Amino acid sequence: MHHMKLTTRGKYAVTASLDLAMHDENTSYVAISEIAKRQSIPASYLEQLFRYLRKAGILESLRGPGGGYKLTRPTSDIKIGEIISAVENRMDATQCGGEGNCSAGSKCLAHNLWTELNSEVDNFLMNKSLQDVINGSSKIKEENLNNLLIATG
Amino acid sequence: MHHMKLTTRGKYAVTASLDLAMHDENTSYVAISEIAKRQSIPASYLEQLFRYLRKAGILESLRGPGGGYKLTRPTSDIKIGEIISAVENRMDATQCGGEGNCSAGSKCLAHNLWTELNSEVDNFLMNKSLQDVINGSSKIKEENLNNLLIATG
DNA sequence: ACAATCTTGACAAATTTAGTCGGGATTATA
DNA sequence: TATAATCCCGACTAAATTTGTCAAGATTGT
Repeated sequence: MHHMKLTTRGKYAVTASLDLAMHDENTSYVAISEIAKRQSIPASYLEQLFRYLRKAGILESLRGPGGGYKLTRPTSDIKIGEIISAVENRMDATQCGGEGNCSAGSKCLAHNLWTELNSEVDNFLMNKSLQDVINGSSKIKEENLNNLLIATG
Repeated sequence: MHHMKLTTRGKYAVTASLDLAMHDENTSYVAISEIAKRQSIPASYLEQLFRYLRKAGILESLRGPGGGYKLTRPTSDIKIGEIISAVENRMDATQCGGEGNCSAGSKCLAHNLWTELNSEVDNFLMNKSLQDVINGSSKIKEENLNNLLIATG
């Protein structure tokens, strides 16, 4: 559904969401201008990105003085993958979008490889929440992965 | 060292290398024009890409009639990651190139996340050889990964 | 000699990304 | 009600990157 391209769009979106998550008093809204300043992100660009996050149901907003944005769900419920796919156009390692018509109508030699890579990245990003990142993220998982990959590679 | 961006450059390079690997009679050179035709890749573009693969020590060439390219090493020795990093400029999920100065001189909130993602992708691509892909690639590894990620995520 | 092939560097078109801008809508507060 | 703070939206531009093309040269087998 989404994979394999990460530009400043996705990176800004995740960083800004983490900022929100950390300043979460769960009731208050945070203004774009504050986040932009704290995270060194151009405010007008971030504004654009937050539109997508709102449409995707990740953020909600309030206008007027004291307004701003907050997360719609608990920080452990919001996955990094959601955020990225909300703002990155098409993150897919295959050229065919998984259709399998990547080489003159049929599958290119590497088709299955890209599909595998897709689910690799997808699993990673969809199993990691904002809270996980704030907590310093799962060291156990990382170690296990390394061992597994080295052992079987 | 390299991560997180995959364009047609990398995809063409891998597909073409797989083509070479499959037509490998280990002695004969294969002309770019043949590969380009078989894999539906613009020949002049592929020419350009093969320069990088040659510089990286993945391919060797012979000019003149009967000339072309062949792999320098056994297909099980050449990793997909090598090929991609030879032709993709900078494949890195961090913006700072790992320097840790991604947000006004210090680490952005997501820095460690991108570093982790980097090594995820890196492990995947560096542990998979041309031969692995030709063989249909490691199903056991994939299953294990999924289980692991679901269990700990 | 000749044709097939790689080699090189420069160039150009298309696409994508990054970022700006102005005007509008909504809301709290005085 | 006026005002200022804030989100909201669409269009636009500039920069960067990617995707190619091309022409002229260098090697090599026949």
